[in-house]
Order: sequence, then structure tokens, then C-alpha cells
Amino acid sequence: MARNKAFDPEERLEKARDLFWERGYHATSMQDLVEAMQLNRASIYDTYGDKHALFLQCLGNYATDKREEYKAAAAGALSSIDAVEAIIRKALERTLQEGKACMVVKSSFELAETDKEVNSILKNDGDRLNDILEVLLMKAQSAGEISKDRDVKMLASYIIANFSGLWQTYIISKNEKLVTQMAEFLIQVIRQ
Amino acid sequence: MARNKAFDPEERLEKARDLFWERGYHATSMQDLVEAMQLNRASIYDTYGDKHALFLQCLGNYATDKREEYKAAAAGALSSIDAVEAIIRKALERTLQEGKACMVVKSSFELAETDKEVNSILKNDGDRLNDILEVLLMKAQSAGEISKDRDVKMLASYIIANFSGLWQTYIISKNEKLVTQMAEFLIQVIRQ
DNA sequence: TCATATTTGGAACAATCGTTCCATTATTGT
DNA sequence: ACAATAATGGAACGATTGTTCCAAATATGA
Repeated sequence: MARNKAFDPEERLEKARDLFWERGYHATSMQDLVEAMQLNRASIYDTYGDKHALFLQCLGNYATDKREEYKAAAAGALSSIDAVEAIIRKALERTLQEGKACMVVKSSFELAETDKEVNSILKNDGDRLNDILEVLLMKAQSAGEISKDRDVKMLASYIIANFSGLWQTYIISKNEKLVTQMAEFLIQVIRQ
Repeated sequence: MARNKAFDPEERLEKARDLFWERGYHATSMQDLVEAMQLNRASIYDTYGDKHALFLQCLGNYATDKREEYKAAAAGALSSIDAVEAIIRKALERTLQEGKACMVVKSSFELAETDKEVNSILKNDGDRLNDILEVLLMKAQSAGEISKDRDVKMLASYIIANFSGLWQTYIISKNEKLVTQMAEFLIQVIRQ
């Protein structure tokens, strides 16, 4: 009986995600979203809820997507330590090529200090990425690829934390060579 | 002939700075500033210019202040490498004690990608802090405290980049022990 | 003491914010 | 073909945005 949606909610969510990603939460207005998503106001509210709910969906969607990208990058590696290196190289590649800093990092600093729901999404995402790296580092340890006395949990967090630094450095300096050297240095630190 | 200002512009600028620091630029309204600074709207516009100009002054002021704090932390050290360590420990201390992430880092992610003036202030601040660390690392190299084949320019940038990571990790995890371990690990990496 | 200059408080501005509502349009299953 | 249902377009909401303006208050140097 009922009429169907004339648009793909998932596809339009990506349009919103890209805008939030670029401008941040507060600098993005509903009017901007109406234009970017090419959707009526009412359709947005009806499908996704209010601005905040829409943002949370965008952020969750984004975090999962990027985690999959890291997984995919790691999957092609021949050894565990190579997989870790591939993830770091993926972060470097993203820094240099995506044209805007990671939405997870941007949202951490714009919102996560005050917004519990945002914090929870980001914590969950961080934990999952941490798990991925921790498993790889443990395997690398078992295979003798890295030292036994490394704290792999801490090392996984350290690697992820370094990604924030790559983005911050690139935003300010736009120095590709420098950021590349920093990523190479991190890889070298992890391998030894 | 003329009447004098009934307030200390520098002191009230700090009030504004603290609010911008806590909430970010877009989430802070002029009404918020009027209340926090305990100043009339007209007085704010007359003394500092518009919201954006006020923010730039706050950010510049903040960056200089924090750079002085790092310098002061380094000044007490017995050797160059100890001075570098002291700066890293200062960043750790700030992360754990200030209750909000560094305004420089927050502003990098909220504004520096689109706002040229903000970017310029942050670039200048980054360069100056880089200089401080670079000089210390060079001296440490001459003194044989760190290896000769380290690229000190890159290493200085790497240290600063790590600060972003400390803040991001602490915002999301609130894990003091973890962040402390990460800072200790960085120190260890630099020293060897 | 007094004219002068500037601060001050608060009203008011137009523009935009996020959100809601409703009449209209369109598509569905029967 | 038809009644039912949901999407659609757009007006409209009150609240808040950043900013300007002006009359009143106030402290200044001569």
C-alpha cells in the first residue's frame, strides 16, 4: 500500500558524512545538509532523526568503514609485523590523499570531551582497532618478529595515537616528506 | 580627558580564551563570551574586534603561554636530553591535569583546515616549538646523548606530533596509566 | 569644576539556527 | 481503479546567531 522511499538512505547518509567530515559538526547546518544530501528537510528528519542523531549515524558508519580499510590493508601482508606496517602505511596514505583529516580524530577533539554518545562511538571504534593491532603484535611477538618484552596493548594504542599526530602535522605543515618520514620512523620503532 | 577602561583587557582575554579552549570556536557564542568575560557586548567589539578577531588573539596568547611553559620545563634540566624529556613530561602532565585537550591541537582539527589565519598562527607556534626541540636535540647529539644519525628536525616534529596522540587517547580512554606509558615509551624511543 | 571623550548597558538588527507542520504529490497492494 | 499510506516541497516556527547602534553614565585632564 505504502509508497517507497525514492532514495537510498545509505547512499545519502554518505553525502551527509562527507559534509560533516569536512566541516565538523557545529559548522555544518541543516540547510547545508539539505543541499548536500539533495533531500527534503522532512525526509531527513523522518529517515535519520535530528541533526545529532544523523551525525552519530555518519560517525559510526565512517568509523566502521575506515576500520575495514585498515583490516583490508593488513590482510594482504605476508607476516604479522608486515600487517602492522601495512596499517601504518594505510594511515599515511590516508593522511596524504584524502584531503581532510580523519573524522574520528576531528570528532575526538571537537565533540568527544562533552558529548557522551560521540565519545562512546569513538571509544568503541578505538577499542576495536586496538584489538586488531594487539592481535597482530602478539603474533609478531610469538613469531619473534618483535621483542618479547614489548607491552603489545600499549604499543597498539601508541600506534593509533601516532595517527593523530600525522594528521595534525599535515594539516599545519602540508609537508608530505616530513609526514612520510614520521610514519617511517614509527615503523622502524615498532619493528625493532 | 578621556575615561579609562574599567577592566584589564589582558585579564578578560584569558576568560574568553578559557571558554574558547573548553568549547571550541563554533560552539562558543558571543552571549557565552559576554557572560564569561563579564563585559558588555560593545566593550568586547570595541576592545578586541569581532568574534573571529577575538579568537585569534586568544589562540595566539594561548600558544605563546604554553610555549613558555615548555621552555620553563626545559630550563630546569641538567642536560639537553633531560630537557627534551622534561618537555615530554610537561605535555604528559598537561594532558592529565588540565581537564581539557590542548587548544592548539583542538583548533588544528576544528579550524586550521579551512581558516588561513588560524593555520598561520598554529604554523608559527609549531615552528617555534620545533626550533626549541631541534636545538636541544642537536646539543644532545653533540654531547653524545643520542645517536648521530638521527634526523633532529624530523625527531622534533615527531615529538610534537606525539602530543596530539596523548590528548586524543586521553579524551577517549581517560586512562591515565596508558597515556603515561605512552609518554614513557616516547622518551625511551628518543633516548636510545 | 567642567567640558570632553569613552565606556557602558541594553535594545534592536537582520540573518540564520534547528525543528515542526501541513497540504500536496506520488506510489503502493488490493 | 481505488483507497491507503508515505514521501515530498515549502512555509513557518521560535530561538539564537553575530553585530550595530545609541542614549546614559562616568571618569578624565585642564
